[in-house]
Amino acid sequence: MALKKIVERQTGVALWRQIADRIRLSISNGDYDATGMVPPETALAQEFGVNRHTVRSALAALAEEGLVRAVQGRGTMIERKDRVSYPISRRTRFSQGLGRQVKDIATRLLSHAEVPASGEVASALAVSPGSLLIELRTVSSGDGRPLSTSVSYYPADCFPRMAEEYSRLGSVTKAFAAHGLDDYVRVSTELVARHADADELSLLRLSPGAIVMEAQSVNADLDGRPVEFSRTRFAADRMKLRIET
Amino acid sequence: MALKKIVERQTGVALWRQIADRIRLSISNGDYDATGMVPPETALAQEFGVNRHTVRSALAALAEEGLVRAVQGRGTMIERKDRVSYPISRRTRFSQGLGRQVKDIATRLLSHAEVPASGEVASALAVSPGSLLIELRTVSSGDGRPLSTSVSYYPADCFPRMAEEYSRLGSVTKAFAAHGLDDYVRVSTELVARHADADELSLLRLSPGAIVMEAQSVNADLDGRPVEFSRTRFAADRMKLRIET
DNA sequence: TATAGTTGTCTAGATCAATAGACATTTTGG
DNA sequence: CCAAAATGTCTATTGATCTAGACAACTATA
Repeated sequence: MALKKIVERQTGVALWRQIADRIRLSISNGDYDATGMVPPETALAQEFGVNRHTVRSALAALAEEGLVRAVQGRGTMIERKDRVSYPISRRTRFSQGLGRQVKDIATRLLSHAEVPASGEVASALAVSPGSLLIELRTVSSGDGRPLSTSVSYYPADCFPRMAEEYSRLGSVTKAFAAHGLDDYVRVSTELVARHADADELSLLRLSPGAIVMEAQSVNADLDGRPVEFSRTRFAADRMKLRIET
Repeated sequence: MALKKIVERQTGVALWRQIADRIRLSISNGDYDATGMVPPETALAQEFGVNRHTVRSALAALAEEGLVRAVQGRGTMIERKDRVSYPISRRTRFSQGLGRQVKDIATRLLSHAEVPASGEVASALAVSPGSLLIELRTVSSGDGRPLSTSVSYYPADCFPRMAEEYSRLGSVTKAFAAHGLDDYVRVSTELVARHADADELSLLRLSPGAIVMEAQSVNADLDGRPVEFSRTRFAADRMKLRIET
């Protein structure tokens, strides 16, 4: 007899959403790999101790995400189960890290601006508050699925053409090189997980209640002078982070 | 005029819970540090575009968590705003990492057992599948608040008294030392964020919909031989991870 | 070609979430 | 002491969520 998986009521999270989250997790854990299908609705309803209609709402949400596809008479098939692994190391480079896991990596520049350094960013970059920074906002996708969105800051005096070079070359590493900086290393990373806000939901095409992992990181040149501060938010159910110490 | 912060309806996540999550985030971001109080209920209701009763439900949930305390006539005071920072490096040691951030660190041993190595754990520890491992389950708290729960595996032939030594000494590092292993280093860490399951909700005293960060890590002795595989789940809204590369 | 097993659709009722308004109670400050 | 501002409590109503049951439509297979 299968353990009845408890879902909790009256918690502000609808049962169908709790169940959708659990099924999504089971899929990415490979629990259903033997058949490539989600168990029948009646079985899931019994397993979670809810009505079949409630399970159907959960599956409808997962179908909306493109994670499963229901076929009348046959069952509900799993369409996708991958979680892209992203390495964080002293030499973190976005595109290289994803490498062979996704065929098509696309990064879109959402906006760029010159802004004065606020307290937190200024201290991270070791510049005086108020000094000018280039701000870049981007979204990166793998095979058409948004994976992360990022806000990055660069000292405007050292890297005046950052926005232009980035949009021309499509890579931070190359844009740095165009300014004469050939190498840089990660000096700090702080990681937090939280619910996505409205902005992130739309940029990453997530459904409400979804989770983002937010990494605040500082990169520096080989003399230890900070050259980039960035805040990257990863769609948590599409990525895992591999930390290389 | 303050931007109206959008909360989304009919998404399976109750408005009061979305609002509670947003307020919790604002608290830990320090948005209310000037007063040490949450804005008045009527102001929040307007800000989020909902009824005051809905905001009250959100604040009641936060009060239940012990994060705020409402006082009639005065307002709703912030009781706690910390997010403990936990370092992940080549030499990660649990208690040392938390250091001065929490006065009282307590780790409780939930269970211990001898189990055969399953596929994933066996390959991480480089032992043959089915060989015996010591399994320890623990919960760690800081100042009475659960911060993380962990399942760890140790090769039984190398560390036969792991459970006894751990419960006697209260530290993995010391239990290793009692077996003659003086030093060890982190060789890999994989990080994922997801919704907490029923077990984690109760162990970490979280409310449903809460987030855990799960770190799967392997530690090895100085010859590179794996000595520990562990799966630690952190309460995401109480911790941030600082990655030292 | 039946039949069992599955998803799709509909109706009706019960429970939870959110709105709306009114007023009580407590604290703070003029 | 009074008024303003804040939280606490109550009632009523509406819409979303969940349950229950029945049956249709489709697929695979014996």
